[in-house]
Amino acid sequence: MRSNRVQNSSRNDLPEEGKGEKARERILAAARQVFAQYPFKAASTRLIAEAAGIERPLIHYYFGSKAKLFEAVARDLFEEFNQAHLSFLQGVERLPPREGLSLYLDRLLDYTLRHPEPMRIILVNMAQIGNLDEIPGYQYIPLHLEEIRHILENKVPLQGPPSEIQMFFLCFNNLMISFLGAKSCQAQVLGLDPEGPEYRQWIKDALLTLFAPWLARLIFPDSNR
Amino acid sequence: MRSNRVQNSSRNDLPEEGKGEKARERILAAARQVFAQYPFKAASTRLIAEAAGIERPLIHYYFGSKAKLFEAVARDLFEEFNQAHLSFLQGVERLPPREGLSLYLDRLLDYTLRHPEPMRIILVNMAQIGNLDEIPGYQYIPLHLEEIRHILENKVPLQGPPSEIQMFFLCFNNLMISFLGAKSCQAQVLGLDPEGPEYRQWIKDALLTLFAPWLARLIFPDSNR
DNA sequence: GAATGTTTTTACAGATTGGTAAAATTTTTC
DNA sequence: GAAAAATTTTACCAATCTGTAAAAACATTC
Repeated sequence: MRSNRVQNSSRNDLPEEGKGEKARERILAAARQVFAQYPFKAASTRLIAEAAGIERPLIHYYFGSKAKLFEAVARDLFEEFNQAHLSFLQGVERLPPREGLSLYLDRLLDYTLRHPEPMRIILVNMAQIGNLDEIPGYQYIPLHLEEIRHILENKVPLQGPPSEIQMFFLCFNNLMISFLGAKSCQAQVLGLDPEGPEYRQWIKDALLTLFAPWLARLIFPDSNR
Repeated sequence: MRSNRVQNSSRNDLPEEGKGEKARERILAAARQVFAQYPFKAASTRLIAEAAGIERPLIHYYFGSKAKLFEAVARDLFEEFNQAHLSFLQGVERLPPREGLSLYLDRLLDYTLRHPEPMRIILVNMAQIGNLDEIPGYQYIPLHLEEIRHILENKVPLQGPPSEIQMFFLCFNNLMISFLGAKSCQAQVLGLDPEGPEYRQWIKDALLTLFAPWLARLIFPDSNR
């Protein structure tokens, strides 16, 4: 009975949320915050339960285990990010490379500064991939990175070799993950306020400085010679 | 009596290591590996003791607490890296920018592939800086990043504005941390073996592609116009 | 309204954790 | 070689962890 509960993740035939569904959503939302703050092992079910305002065994009642909760969180979170990511790219391909990248960055930074969880969850957990005690939910991280790249390739007319496009993407995204996932550390090195507009501007400047020339080469491979 | 033990970290007046000093070194070496594999909280004293081949309370006898052990590990580790880093730069400033960067990268990758702990310890712990339960040893991470930048600035004649040099450095180092600290994840996205020579070459290519043009602009600010 | 299903709460359990204290053992000092 | 110091081992502890089971409470169905 309980296993059906856990697997039943489509809600499109329910007219209104029951109590169970409300509790479930509250746990998911709380877990999202806690998993974004701490690596999986340090993100205790007690912390999640407190943040959700529920009794701890409800986590197991609704999700089966902490690892399955992480999976559910990661699946939802990255799916939302993918959808949002599509919208970041609207109209970008019609602009010159630098302007296009600038617009994309504005949108991406708007989203990720309001929703820091994807970047943080990636950063705090990515190094545990490949460990013996790896949990299944971690695999959403590389899958997500690949998905984002496909979205980008489909929307922006890049002309370089696929391996170079992948390199571009991976470098770009890893810097986003580092700068947004470890804001306190980076901002401390820079002497900035991690939540301030200067730090956001710094990220944008850094990424434009680094990636705009490369993007131009990928869009117009012969015109910069 | 025990607090004197913990604080007594200079050994330059002892003719030969006693048993205690040997045990201490074994704990430090084991802790280095465990702290490089797991975030601080997940790096249990039991794991460290097992890796060191000692009984667990010896950690407290020699170091006082897990957090203090982390501090001792981080201090040693980053100091060693700083010294090694000096040698990576020998002769680099006499080469053209791309060649100099290539040589530096070869040396840096040689070192960090044999000693992955600095990058890993940074990556698995950097996002916890600024958290309420932050431990003092974490502060070695931003301090180390600043120290490395100073070493670089002293050895390589960069002409750009200090803020741009810092940006260059921070972008460069964060990518190294990501690519070396989370090898399994990155290599999975790339479809490579994380310990294979192709992945190492990929890192080098990525960093050269991204940073060689920028480095040239920082060394010869007017000659590329 | 009773029976059934769902949700929540309470209690429990084994395992693990960081740390402490005391006993045992080893080493050093005189 | 006895005493003192250093080191190691053993035993213990409170706290925390994830997870389970049962009881209680609530909601739904007929």
